[in-house]
Amino acid sequence: MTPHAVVRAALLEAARAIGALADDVGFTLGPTRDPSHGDLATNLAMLLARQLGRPPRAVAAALRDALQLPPGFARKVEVAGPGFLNVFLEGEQVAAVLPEVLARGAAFGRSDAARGQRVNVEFVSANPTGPLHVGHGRGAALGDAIASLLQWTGAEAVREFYVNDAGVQIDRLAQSLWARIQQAAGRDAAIPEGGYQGAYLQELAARVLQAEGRGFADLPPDEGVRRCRTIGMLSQREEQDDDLRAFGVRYDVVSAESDLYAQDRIGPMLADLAARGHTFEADGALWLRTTAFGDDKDRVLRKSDGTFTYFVPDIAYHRDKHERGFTRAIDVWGADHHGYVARMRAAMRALGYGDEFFHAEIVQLVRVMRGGQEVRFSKRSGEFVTLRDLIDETGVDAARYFFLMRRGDAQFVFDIDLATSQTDDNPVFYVQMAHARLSGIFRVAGRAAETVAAAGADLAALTQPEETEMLKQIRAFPDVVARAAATLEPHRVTGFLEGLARLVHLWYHKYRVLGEPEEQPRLVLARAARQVLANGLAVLGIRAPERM
RNA sequence: GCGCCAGUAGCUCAGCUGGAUAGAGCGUCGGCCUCCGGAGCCGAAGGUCCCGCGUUCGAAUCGCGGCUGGCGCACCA
Repeated sequence: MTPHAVVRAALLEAARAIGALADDVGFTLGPTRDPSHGDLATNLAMLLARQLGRPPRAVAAALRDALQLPPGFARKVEVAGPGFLNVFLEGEQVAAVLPEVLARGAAFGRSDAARGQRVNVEFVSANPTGPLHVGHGRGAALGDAIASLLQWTGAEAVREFYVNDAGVQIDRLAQSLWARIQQAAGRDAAIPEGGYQGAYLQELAARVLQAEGRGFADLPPDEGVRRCRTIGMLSQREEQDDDLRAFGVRYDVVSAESDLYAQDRIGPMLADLAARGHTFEADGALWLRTTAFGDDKDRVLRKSDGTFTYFVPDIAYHRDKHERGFTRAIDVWGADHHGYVARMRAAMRALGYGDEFFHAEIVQLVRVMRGGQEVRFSKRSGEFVTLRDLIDETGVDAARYFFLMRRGDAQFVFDIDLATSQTDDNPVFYVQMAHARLSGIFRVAGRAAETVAAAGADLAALTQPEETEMLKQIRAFPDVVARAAATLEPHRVTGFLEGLARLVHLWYHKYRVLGEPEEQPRLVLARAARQVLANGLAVLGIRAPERM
């Protein structure tokens, strides 16, 4: 039982003793920011003040008097501020987290807060028409980390990529590639309106001619474009997969829009909506009455020319996720798609799904800075900075960390100079260095960290303020992970890691471990802090190096 | 015009299911420095939390109104 659980139970008991009901007031009991406020603080008295009709501080004093904690558990309990109750634990209680960290090792921080959830996390899902850009990288880092966080809290999470391989964008890719092949064969040909201008198609055109022979350019245009469709799409998919692999992302499932047609997922979906009475015909088109479910205007499903809008396969795809048994479908979308959220949510409601099922996580665009200047163009893509360019320049760890250290819905400036800097200004370096530094202690000691045991070490000797703070920070890790998972906000973990790394660096500079009287307990602390740094980085898919 | 998101230190941003004196890094200023691995360490200054009204014992946090910025408002994808 953690100190937190002991105090919580004692508070509930004390509330009953003074004639109050504390079970439903939602009081907080947590670590304090200021050490002078003790180790654990609760706002319970202030919440009970109204119920009891007494001033908060009087309630707090009554609670304190009624509070029964085990002997030797707390140094003191005091009433503070407007009515907080601050608990000062005995040193061995504060240090009690250390044996727990050592015992659980790489699993410390895992919980079952989200057990039972089956979550589909769909991210990147770029059209197979060109290289991935930095915005996709941000979506990839975020989607991957969200899936990981959910798994750390006991949920089942599937990472999924959706390929739009049936729309007009693919036609444009095919026509653009065909035009590049014609150009490569020395003929006049223009990239069609709305086509893809990037240099990558010139390179691909040259490769195609090399592989298929010069005669490929002499094919009848119909057949040439048809073959370019397949060739272009497959090659772009392959490149995207390579980039994502290089970025450390592993997908469990890749779904294709074309399969929705091939496997007849469209008709039954439309029949379902019609049976529920949410579709209607007007102006020669078939509409979905999304306004009945919170959208601004009704949306067309089948255009008057008989073809479907993009909305139709998308609804069918999400219905498919539901039928595959997922309890939640989280989509990571670029900000340019945020106007699409309301109608998709409306469609999910129209299908009778609860609002907990569908969630769109919007990722704002990324700007890239280098040398104080915005980097706008990539040689390869012709228009944007590619994910590959970024990885080549900063490395995977820095790129992932930077994408994750800000909320997804905040605009973000990626500073390449900072990300590649080997100094403490660089948060990735700072956090990884903390891990490497602690590893260095064991290296110098000539023993593996895993051989350091808590048993027999006098953990109550860890009394320095920095040590107490480290213990509190380590204790908080499982809650940080759970909160980050619940809110889908990985940046809470980077913030936590920077806080712990800062304490580690402060402690390391101020105290020695080896050869000191406190060597044993400090080795235990170092091992635990190192473990928690490694676990936090693991959640985010970032390496924890032994040395820098 | 309507909708979504954001507005916190000079800069980049945390903090937002309401809690104590609003935090971090960078930058600035001052001091220190050969230590288990670093261009390192210590300290200081710096804020109308966009504005106003409201709810509350208590508001950066919740509600309403306004201002500013980004994005979106197709029988496009």
